[in-house]
Amino acid sequence: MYIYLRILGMSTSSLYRGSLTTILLKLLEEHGKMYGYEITQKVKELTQGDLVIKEGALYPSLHKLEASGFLTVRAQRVDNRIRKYYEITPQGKEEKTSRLAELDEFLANMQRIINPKLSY
Amino acid sequence: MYIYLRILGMSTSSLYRGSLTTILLKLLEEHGKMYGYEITQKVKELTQGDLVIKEGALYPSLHKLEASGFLTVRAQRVDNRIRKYYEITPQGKEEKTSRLAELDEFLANMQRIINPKLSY
DNA sequence: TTACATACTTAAGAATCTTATGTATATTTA
DNA sequence: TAAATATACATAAGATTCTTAAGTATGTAA
Repeated sequence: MYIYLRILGMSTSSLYRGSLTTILLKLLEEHGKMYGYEITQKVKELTQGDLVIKEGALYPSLHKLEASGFLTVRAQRVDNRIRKYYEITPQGKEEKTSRLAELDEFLANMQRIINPKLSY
Repeated sequence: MYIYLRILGMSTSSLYRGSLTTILLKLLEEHGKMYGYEITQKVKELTQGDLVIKEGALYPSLHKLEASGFLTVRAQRVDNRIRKYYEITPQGKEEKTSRLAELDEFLANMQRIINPKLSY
């Protein structure tokens, strides 16, 4: 019998809703090809364990991005296990750019609401 | 027959998902009592029309915050129309503080992912 | 008098996530 | 060596949070 203690955070926040696609496109543009599990570990590392991407969100997202033409996939056997390496397409890079612009807009708007003193 | 042209933005982004509660609590703490319609106009003004809070999202959210004890409500007739003024409670202020902390964490984490050069 | 603005409500459906379950192999630990 | 954990992917069921849409009602401007 195991009891897990959640000391802090662990993406309890619903603010991450809608940001996964942006994160995936940006990571894949930054790091070249990556596979799903690798992405979860990279995000955990970058956020010091604060943001944990669940498989139930990750894999359907990757499939959708691929179906949209934003990613290509290539299966590869490593250590007798299958990895699916994803790579961003030119279309995906365009999408990434517009997603990042949306993120900037979102941040600016939140600042305007939360911190109206500094009129961004 | 009318055709509406959406020139730019209008919160097409799914990034706002999950941020409404934070926005409501912050605005009500900042401006004292406000009513629903007033909130939509205030947000539109602060974001220069970029973020439009829909009634279908706003009113259920206000009801939920009230049911949670974060807001109190008082109906008032003005110009022969009903307005429901909402006010933040001490509990609501606590919730606001923790929501803003979550927002800060979210922003920091997004920076770590999007802009890993600057290790925040 | 028709449209638009103000003001609130709520149901149906969509999008995006969590939880849970399943499959399979490799490695570490008790 | 058996059990637990880590690696690696998939997907269905349910939850949350939103959009769309329809409804009610009054006031004002075109």
